[in-house]
Order: sequence, then structure tokens, then C-alpha cells
Amino acid sequence: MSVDATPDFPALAAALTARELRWRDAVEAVVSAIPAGRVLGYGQVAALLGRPRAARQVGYALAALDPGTTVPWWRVLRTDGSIALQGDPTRGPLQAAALRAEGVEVLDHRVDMAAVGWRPGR
DNA sequence: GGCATGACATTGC
DNA sequence: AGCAATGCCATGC
Repeated sequence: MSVDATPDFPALAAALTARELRWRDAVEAVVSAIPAGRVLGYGQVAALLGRPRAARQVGYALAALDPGTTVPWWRVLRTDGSIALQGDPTRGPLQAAALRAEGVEVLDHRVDMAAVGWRPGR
């Protein structure tokens, strides 16, 4: 039916707890579900996986991705909408460019979370 | 098993 | 509004 195959988050969280899934794979699954033109905060990704306090580990998982991955890591920002990688000379500008390419307005390394923030199921 | 390392969040000033 | 301090927890040595 829908082309966006949104994963069953509770199931992912359960699989994570049962250790049937590795943390970084679970993070990858969630991030891959974010529609183009929408963004999510690190804390939100962690919360969807049942670990609201593991926001930092989301970044850790994304950092472990391969350079040529198809996972849309650029759709993950800080809760306030700022780009976490803004200090990174290579990935920072790259992320901003990728977001703009999807129609997301990036002003001063920030996006309007209220406008482009994604909430599963809406 | 213990310790250090982060692409964060929250709180307090 | 911005900055520093503290808590978090998966990974790797």
C-alpha cells in the first residue's frame, strides 16, 4: 500500500530490548522512515525506540554509518532545530544543502521544527 | 569488568 | 537569548 513502510516502533523497541536488534540498526530503521522534507530530533528518535534518555547514542549510531549510506541521516537534528554538525567543515554544510534540496528552509544553521518536524502518523 | 568517549537533552544562571 | 554544568547510555579498548 503505502510506499513509506513506516516501521512498527513498539516492535522495534521490543526487539531492541530482546537484543534481537542492535542499537544502531534500530536507529537506522527509524531514520530511514523519516519522509523527505521532514526532520526529527535525536531525542525523538531515541524516544521512538523506547529509550528517551539515549538521544546521545542516536548520534553515535549515525556517526557509525557508512559514508555512502542511503539512510537519510541529514533529517536528524537537535531538538531546537539546530544542526548538530554545524561545526563540522564537511558534513555540516552537506547536511544543510541536503535539507534545502528537500525544500527545508535552513536559516543560520537552524530549521523551524514546528514547521518541518515529523510526527509519525501524521 | 571498569573506564573513557561522544552528530544530545535538560536545568540553572 | 546564550552559556556552563550535569545526567544519559551504547561502544570500544
